[in-house]
Amino acid sequence: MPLPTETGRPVLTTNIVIFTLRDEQLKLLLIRRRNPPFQGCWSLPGGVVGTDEDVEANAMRKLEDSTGLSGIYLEQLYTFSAPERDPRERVISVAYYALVASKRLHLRTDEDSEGVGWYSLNELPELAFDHAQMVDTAHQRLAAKLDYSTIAFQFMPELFTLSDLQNVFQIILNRDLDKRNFRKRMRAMEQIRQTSQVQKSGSHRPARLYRVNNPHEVRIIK
Amino acid sequence: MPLPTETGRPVLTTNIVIFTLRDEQLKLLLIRRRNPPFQGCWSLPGGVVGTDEDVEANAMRKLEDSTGLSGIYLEQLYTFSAPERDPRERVISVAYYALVASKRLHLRTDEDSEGVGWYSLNELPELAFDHAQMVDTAHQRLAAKLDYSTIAFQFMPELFTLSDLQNVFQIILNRDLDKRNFRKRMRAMEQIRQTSQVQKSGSHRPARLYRVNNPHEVRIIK
DNA sequence: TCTATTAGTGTAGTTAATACACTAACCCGA
DNA sequence: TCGGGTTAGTGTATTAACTACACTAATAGA
Repeated sequence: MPLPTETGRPVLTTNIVIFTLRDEQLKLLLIRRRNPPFQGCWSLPGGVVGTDEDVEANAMRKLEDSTGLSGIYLEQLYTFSAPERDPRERVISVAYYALVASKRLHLRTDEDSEGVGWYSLNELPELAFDHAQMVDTAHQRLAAKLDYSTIAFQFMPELFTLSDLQNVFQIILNRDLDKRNFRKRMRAMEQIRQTSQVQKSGSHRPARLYRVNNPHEVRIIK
Repeated sequence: MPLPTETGRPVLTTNIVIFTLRDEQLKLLLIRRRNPPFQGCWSLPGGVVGTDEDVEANAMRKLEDSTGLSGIYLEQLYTFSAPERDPRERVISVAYYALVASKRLHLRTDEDSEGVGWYSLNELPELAFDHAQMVDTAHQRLAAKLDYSTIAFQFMPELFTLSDLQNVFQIILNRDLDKRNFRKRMRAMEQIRQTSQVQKSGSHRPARLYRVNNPHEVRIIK
C-alpha cells in the first residue's frame, strides 16, 4: 500500500453535533456560514483536519472553541462520505456528537448577531451540506444510548431532582414516562445517590436532590 | 471554511474486517504485507481512498476484490485516527466490517502462498498498524448486534438447521447457549421459517431445515 | 436389535417492565 | 388559618421475557 502523493487526497473535516437541554427543549449549536457554498445557511461546527492532526483532537478543539468549555463528553458518530456532499470537491467528514450540561454554558441566548445560535431540534433552520442527516443520526444514537448507558447524566448539573432527570429522558425520547416506574428504575441505579438536600422551587412540596457519583464516566448498563 | 490546498491533507484509507464462519471458528481475511512498514506482517484488506472516490464504495470494492463476491453485508465500524498509527505519516482509516456466509466462498483454504489467508479470531498472528484494535472493535460490535438485530442470518446458507444457527451464536459469543431456550427464541422470529425439508447428516435423527425470509435485510429487533 | 449420536420438545421459577391513584409538603391568597 | 393549587413522592398487581433443567425421537452402523 504505497501512499499517494499529496495530490490525489480528499479533504478531511470534522463536524460536531453539540447538544444541550434548555427551556424544556433539546438544543444544538449552529453556526451561520459566511462563505459559499450555502452562504448564510446554518451549519454544524467543525473544521478541516490538517495533515498532522488527530481527528478526535480536532473535534475536541472545535468543541472547546464553540462552547468555551473543556471536559465535555464527546463521541464519534459516523463518517460521512457521500460523493456530492460538498459541491466544491470531495470532502469526507467525521461526525461527532457532544453533550453539555446547560448550567455550564453561559449562553448568550440565541446570539444570532455573532452568527452562532442554539436551536431546538424541532425548530431547526435549513442546514448546509448533509448536516441535517448528521443531526438525525446523532439524535437517534443519543436516544438509543439513554436505554443502555448512563449517558443522560452528562446533561445533569451537580445537584438535580428526579423530576429534572425524568424531564431529560422525556425530551430526548419525545414521549412521557410513567413517574413511578421511572423513579423505581433510577433509584435502583448505583450511579446516582440521594443527598440530604432538597430544592424549594415554588409553592409546592420541595424535591430531594440527587448527585451523580462519577460525573465523567459513561457506563454501558444492561 | 476554506478548503486547504492539496498539500496539507492527510491520507485517507479504508480497512475491512471480513468475517466468516468455518470449521466451528470465526475467521477473518488477512493479507500479508509486501512492503514496509510492517513488511511480511499480516494486515486487514483495504486501500487508499482517492480524491473522487466514495469511502464506502472503496471499501465495497476492496471487499469484492478480496472475496470475489458481491452483495456482501458491509457496515461502517469506526474511524481510526491515532496520530502515530502509521509510522510514515498521518493516515486516517475508516474501518468497516463485513459478513460472508462461508458456503459462498470457495476458499482455497489458508492459501498463505498467495499472501492471503483466513485466520481464526483466537489464533491471530501479529497484525500491522492498529489492525488488532479494529478486529477487536468489530468483534464486539458483531457480538452486540447478535442480540438486537438479525445480523446472524448473514452467515447462514440458504438452508440451515437450528443447530447450525445455535452454533453461529455460540462461536461469536464464545459461550454455550441453552438449546431449548435458543430454539424457542428463534422459532418466535418472523425472519426465518421452517421448510418441509430435512437434512440427513450421519447416524442420528435428521434435522429440519430453515430458511431466511429476506436474506439481504438486516433488521433491528427489540 | 443394540448403541451411539444429534434433533427435538415443555414447564416452573425468576426477573424486568408495565399500568395505575392517592397522599405529602409547600406557597399563597382569601 | 384554612382551602386551593402545584409538584413531590410512594406500592402493588399484572404481564412479558428470560432462565434453568431432562427426557424422548430418529437415524446409521455395528
